[in-house]
Amino acid sequence: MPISLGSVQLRIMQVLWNEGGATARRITEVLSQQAPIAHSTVQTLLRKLEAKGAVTHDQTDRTFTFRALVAESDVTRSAAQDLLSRVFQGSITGLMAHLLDSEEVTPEEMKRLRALVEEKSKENRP
Amino acid sequence: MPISLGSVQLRIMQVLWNEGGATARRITEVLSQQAPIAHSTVQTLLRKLEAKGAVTHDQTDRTFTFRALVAESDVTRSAAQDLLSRVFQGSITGLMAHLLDSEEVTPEEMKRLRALVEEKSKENRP
DNA sequence: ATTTCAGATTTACCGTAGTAAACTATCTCT
DNA sequence: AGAGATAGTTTACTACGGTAAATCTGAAAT
Repeated sequence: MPISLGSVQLRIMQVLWNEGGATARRITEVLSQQAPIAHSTVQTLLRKLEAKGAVTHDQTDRTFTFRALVAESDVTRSAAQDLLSRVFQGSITGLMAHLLDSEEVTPEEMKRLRALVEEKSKENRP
Repeated sequence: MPISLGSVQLRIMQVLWNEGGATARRITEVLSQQAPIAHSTVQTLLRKLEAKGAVTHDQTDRTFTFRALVAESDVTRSAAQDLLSRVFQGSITGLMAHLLDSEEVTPEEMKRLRALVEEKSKENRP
């Protein structure tokens, strides 16, 4: 069962992935930098994340420190696969075409991307 | 406001995009090929889609024929952008790396993809 | 004409995400 | 000891997606 996260849940997870572990308070602070969010909202979502096995917590004194139980790569991979299959019927090229058309892609990014594709290209047929 | 669709709603839209227009009955038939779905479910979702301006319908006799009001490219583009920004912080390379790692990519697909990237690469810096 | 069929509409759930106030317990500072 | 801050818990509500039965309504068939 592919763990699926809402958008705020994802942002909470991203804080945990970045920082290794964090208190609810810390997460509230980080998320509030983008848009204000009530501390109790963060706590509620942490509870829900814990209920579905995405995070756990250790306790010191009265404070919980949460950490991720699922790997970032698992979540991002399944999100990407989901989009690919649902929206683009599995066509990576189709997905890429859309992105390259609609996003501003810096020359740097373009270079990295080309290198990546070349790399993988060789890999499959050495 | 970027029109956002649920997964079944998207599949309904895909039928409309493919066929230009379709009755609820027709949509039920197509969707049921993958997994059974009640006709009334399809009708409910068509209603919700119409409520948010994604589709409209013409009537002949007692039967509605629905057609899409939003373009496939708009929906797919915004879905791709959404994933890119939310999950991959805008890094197309990051997204691609995940896909190329986790998906089985046929040599054909790889070739098309390479061609696409080369093309775009030149385009930006002729 | 009465039944049956096939549309569409109404009504009703459930689950999940997000939102957050209200409440309880504890700790700390004066 | 009392006041205030802080942590976590309970409770509550909204919105949306999905699910589908029940119902209404007009057309077709016998």
